[in-house]
Amino acid sequence: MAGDEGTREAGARRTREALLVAAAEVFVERGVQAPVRDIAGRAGVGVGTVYRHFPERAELVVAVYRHQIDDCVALAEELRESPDPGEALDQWIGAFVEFLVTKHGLGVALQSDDAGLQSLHSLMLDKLVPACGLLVERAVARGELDPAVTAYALMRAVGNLCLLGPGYDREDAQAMVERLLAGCRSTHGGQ
Amino acid sequence: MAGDEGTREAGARRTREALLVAAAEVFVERGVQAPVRDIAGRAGVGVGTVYRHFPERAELVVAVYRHQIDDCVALAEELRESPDPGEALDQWIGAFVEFLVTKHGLGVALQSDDAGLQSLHSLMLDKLVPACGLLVERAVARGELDPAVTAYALMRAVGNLCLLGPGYDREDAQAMVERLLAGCRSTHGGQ
DNA sequence: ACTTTAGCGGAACAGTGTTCCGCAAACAAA
DNA sequence: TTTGTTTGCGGAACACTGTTCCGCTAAAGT
Repeated sequence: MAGDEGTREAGARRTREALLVAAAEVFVERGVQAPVRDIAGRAGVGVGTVYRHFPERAELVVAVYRHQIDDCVALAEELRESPDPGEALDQWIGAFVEFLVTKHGLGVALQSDDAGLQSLHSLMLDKLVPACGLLVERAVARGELDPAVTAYALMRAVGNLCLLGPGYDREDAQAMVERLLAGCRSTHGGQ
Repeated sequence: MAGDEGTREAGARRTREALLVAAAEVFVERGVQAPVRDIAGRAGVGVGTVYRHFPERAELVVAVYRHQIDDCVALAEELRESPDPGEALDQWIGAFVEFLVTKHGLGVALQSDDAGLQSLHSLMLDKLVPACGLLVERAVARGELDPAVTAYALMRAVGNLCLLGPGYDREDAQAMVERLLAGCRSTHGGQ
């Protein structure tokens, strides 16, 4: 049961939690590419312990962002009953952007072609894309979105637009995403 | 003069050229993050020689892309007399996208916050932004572009949209850039 | 002819991710 | 309890990066 405070297994679970907390902190402070040793140090454990719980560095990254991704999915499910699909999509993308821009590590991680971060990629494919896809479909059905837009490409593009840098900050990213969305609405004009 | 075939200086210039050629090849084959040793090997020199000519790895990257950036600037200057500024901007952005997508290393390099690649960044600031800025200004003057759009943010956004990955290829990037541009045109509609 | 110096190659150093191995403590068996 | 087994742990060790350093050769200078 849940009261196994002193057992070996409980201890392991505690260090795992400590690692997740430490990693999340270090990621926001120094980015996703922060050294494993720093994370281990912050959690007060040795590097070996990190690899015991997360065989690859990338798995730790994925674990850190997983529940945050789940939050995005949850929001999409809330919005999926909305009477105004276009507005719902806007809202959701807005939240997604907020998320990407705040935990600025995720944007980099999503873009990275690191083979290990593939799992994060497929996590997005498995969860985020279907969730977003529903909103997209409904918007398309109402004629509020160009049918050629796929949920995947859209999310990918939004993710890329949220990669910040010197002279290109949060507001710029938000503005550009808005413009992109405007361009994704059904083309009134020709061709 | 130019006929110093056997001099020491001429030899140095030759190895420098060989390095640039080798680096360009390696960059398209394996990306900008390819190991220095591979480049040295391809050029048939030792690593020390690479660092003699390019004190930091990043300087080599900059040198490789510099003249390709110059090509983009030249195109912008050609187009700046065009009677249709909106069309001209479209054409130029199209060429820029083609460029980014082909030498796919540059996109990564431009996005990277690597301190050393700052010089590439400022190269873009110094040359590309003014060149593009002219086209943007003219398009704005004709009312074909939202005045709130700055050349820098636009190029930055386009650069980000051109970061490819599995399931997000050249065509996706091109389509998304077109949509972004559509969203940058003067907002007919409300707010 | 002798000295100086530019250009070069590659060993050596430093910082990453990752693996390996010995150890101590919790558990299982006797 | 005593003995053996397993789990979780720490940190040294390894492989692969960028980068520096140093000795060597041959051209340039005297």
